[in-house]
Amino acid sequence: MSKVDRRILKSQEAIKNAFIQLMTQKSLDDITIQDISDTANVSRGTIYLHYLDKFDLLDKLIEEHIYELREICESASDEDFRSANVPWFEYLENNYLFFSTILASKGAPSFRNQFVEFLIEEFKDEVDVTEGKNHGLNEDVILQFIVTSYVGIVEWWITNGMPYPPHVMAEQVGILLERNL
Amino acid sequence: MSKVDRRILKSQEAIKNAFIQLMTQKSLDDITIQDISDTANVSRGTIYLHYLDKFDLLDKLIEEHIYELREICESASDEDFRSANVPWFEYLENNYLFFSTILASKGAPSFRNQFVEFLIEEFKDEVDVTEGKNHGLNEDVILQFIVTSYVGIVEWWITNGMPYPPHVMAEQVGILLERNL
DNA sequence: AATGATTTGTTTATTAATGAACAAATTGTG
DNA sequence: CACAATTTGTTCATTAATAAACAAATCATT
Repeated sequence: MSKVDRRILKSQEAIKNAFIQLMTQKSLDDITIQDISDTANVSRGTIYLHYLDKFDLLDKLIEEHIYELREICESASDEDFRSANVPWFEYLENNYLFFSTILASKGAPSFRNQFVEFLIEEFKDEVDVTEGKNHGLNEDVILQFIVTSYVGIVEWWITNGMPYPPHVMAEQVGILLERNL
Repeated sequence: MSKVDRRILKSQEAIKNAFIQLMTQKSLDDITIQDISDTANVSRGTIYLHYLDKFDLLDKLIEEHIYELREICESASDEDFRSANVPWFEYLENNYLFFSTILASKGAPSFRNQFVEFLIEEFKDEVDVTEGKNHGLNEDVILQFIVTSYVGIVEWWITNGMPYPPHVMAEQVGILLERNL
């Protein structure tokens, strides 16, 4: 793992922060590369050095968060759902600005898709149709059921301003997961 | 006026902010260049690209604030002392972190000297010993009297946590100045 | 549809920042 | 004092960021 030049990290950090900030102010369509370079205090060309266009930037932004969530999942894979969910919702809470903005923006479908895809991967190994409560049921159906409800709950929680604290959400969702897996 | 590369401004900004932040945490003697480069997130060599050493950095930092104060003076030179003083104390208030830190640090004497020198320049033309209330008095004595008291008041105001708002200080000091000039 | 302005994406030469290495100076501890 | 560790200040080759210019595409407005 060769270490990265700090200039790269600083530029990308500035660009991403500027982009999120702009997303809270105007629609994705109205954000220009010039806007981003202005608020990031970075040369316009620098943005093209790291991203193809603003959609690529948005994708990479989403990808990074998905990556972080995956990391969290892996480091808590041996706990029960209720406690494993806590760092999950805490991460969402810590990055509330990003998630609420992305869900309210035109980037929402893109985010939703990546989110669903990620969750399917994560839950795939948890489904057991050979024995237990789900014996005889269809694997894909259960998977889709779980993932869709999970995404729905997260979307609801975020767009409604996080009406309950993370640990309550973790508890509630944990119970629902255990009931169905 | 050739415009400056934004990289220069960004680096210097990061370095100066890191330095001020470190000054609030430890003594000037205990601050290393490595400390500064770490908290500024800048290569150690970059600091030497802009400053000779930490004392030079401190000097330049002071110099810049003196320069700003001089600008304020010039843009308000035709008003009476009471109103001309307002932006003065407001500037001190806005940069409270810097001024309080510098006055509490080992850099205080250096700051005080530059401050005195600057004030002498500013008040030099205001003293009139040919007529009026100061007729017959010694110019240097009056100048020293005014400047010393001004510095003393500012030091007191800053180190005591700005017990009165800027406009009150401006009013009070304005009256005292008009009484003596 | 015409046209004028903005935005895009790319290229260019130049410059600042980087990390590493290094010897010298300074510091702190036994 | 001695000696180890840290800090300093400098050098170097490499790399990322920069501003400017440009044609092409997109956008508004008439």
